[in-house]
Amino acid sequence: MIVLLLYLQVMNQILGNISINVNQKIYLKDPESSDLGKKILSESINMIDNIGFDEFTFRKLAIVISSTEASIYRYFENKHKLLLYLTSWYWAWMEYKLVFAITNIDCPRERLLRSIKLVTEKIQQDGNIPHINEIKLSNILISESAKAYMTKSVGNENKIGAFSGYKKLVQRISDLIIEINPTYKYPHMLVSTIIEGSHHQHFFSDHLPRLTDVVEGEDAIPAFYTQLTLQAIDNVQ
Amino acid sequence: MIVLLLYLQVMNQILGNISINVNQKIYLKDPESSDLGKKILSESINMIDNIGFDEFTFRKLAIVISSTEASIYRYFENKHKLLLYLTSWYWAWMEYKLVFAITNIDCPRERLLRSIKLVTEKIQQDGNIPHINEIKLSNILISESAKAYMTKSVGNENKIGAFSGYKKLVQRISDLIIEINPTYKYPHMLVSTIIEGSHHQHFFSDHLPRLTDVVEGEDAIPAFYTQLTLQAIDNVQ
DNA sequence: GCAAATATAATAGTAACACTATCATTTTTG
DNA sequence: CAAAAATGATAGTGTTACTATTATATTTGC
Repeated sequence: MIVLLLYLQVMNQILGNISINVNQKIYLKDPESSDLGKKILSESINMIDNIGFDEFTFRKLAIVISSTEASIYRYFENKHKLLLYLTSWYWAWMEYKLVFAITNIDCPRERLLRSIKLVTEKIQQDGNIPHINEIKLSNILISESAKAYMTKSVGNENKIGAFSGYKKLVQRISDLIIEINPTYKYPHMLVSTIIEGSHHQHFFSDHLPRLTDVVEGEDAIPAFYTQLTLQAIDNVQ
Repeated sequence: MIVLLLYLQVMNQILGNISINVNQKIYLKDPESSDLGKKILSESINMIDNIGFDEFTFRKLAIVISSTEASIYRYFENKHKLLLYLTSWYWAWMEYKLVFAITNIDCPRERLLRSIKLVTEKIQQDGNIPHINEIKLSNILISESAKAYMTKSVGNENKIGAFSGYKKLVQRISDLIIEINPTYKYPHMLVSTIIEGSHHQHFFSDHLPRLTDVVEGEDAIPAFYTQLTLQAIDNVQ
């Protein structure tokens, strides 16, 4: 427990000096560059977490940050682009956490295990980036991220690099798998199945429990995906 | 090949005499009960497949079926309920296909393999229900089904039974798993991971191929999930 | 075959949403 | 302190998501 707290403190201190970079083509004006921009980020995270992305509007957001719709539109073309920003931020942040979690770990299997744990377990601890609540942001990823990429505009948004953070993370973990088993045929499928799947399972455990096997007090979701992964890569047929 | 065609003919003949039942609480008036209702179903499937659910509106639908918004509202409260109807219909149809596919197959493992194949492979063949194009409907399930249940109203809709078809299908396949390995801890998680995962992989292979490992001409998606399942249930630790 | 019941069409209207435009005011910067 | 940039205030347009009303078909029971 003390080790965990120390680790989080170290993380937070380092995070205090770094910043997560999001593809410039997603926004009109960098929200990290001003107080208003940061308020847009922090309050949109609160609001989307509270009322859901469908009910969220720039008008409602303008009221709670005591600003105007027109001002918000100077940062983001529309609410969909704002969601893309939040998801990109999240994946860049996860990649950072991943690199941090496996640095100096020599054993490839241990590196993979730590990676799976990181992407499948629920975010419980907020970092120290004042305008981003990572717990709420991770809830948004669980409930709303499909709305970010399951659109007819996915091709155009992919072209401007809106999903590169997600793809980089998948690639990193796929590389770990290939390091352990160079003959494994489906590393990307396995990793994207784990990431998307664990989001679904978190959602199901809260709202459609018949679709899951989550037991109170157990870490069933990371345990299930860890087991699945090890069985997949250890048994080459 | 001839066996496949015969099978499909038999299927279609039987489907000609049955009808898929959708929970009555999802609609205001049964769309199967009138010509207008059937037109609403068939054209909404075409339109959602074409322009996506976000761009789809009752006004646009009214124009192409030469009717009015008000008339459509007599069948469905709103477009979200229509999407729930289509997804419920799909899961009921899949359950029917599942029962048909494993009837008279004695070997439990073979029953499971056929089930996995059914839920993970792409629908290629349209049935003979004139107002439902199953290929287009399955595309809608792939691209839009998350919008049906990842909402703030999921709890209420779950109460009225809007997802019971999906849950029944998951339960059926979970039962097959438990029949083969009664000690397996995560049957529901495994099945919902397979179903949601294969939808994602079909979408990714078309739009975000870096997240998958689909190879032209190979049935990578069913192969991957079949392998994953067998490894999961055969290796009890 | 006709009256009654029901379904659909036609039309209109409201509140909210998704923006865009313009201009005034405040804040920042050189 | 002047110029530039950011923000606020206000207004306006077209669309969406409905609801209401009344007229016209169509179906059904007798």
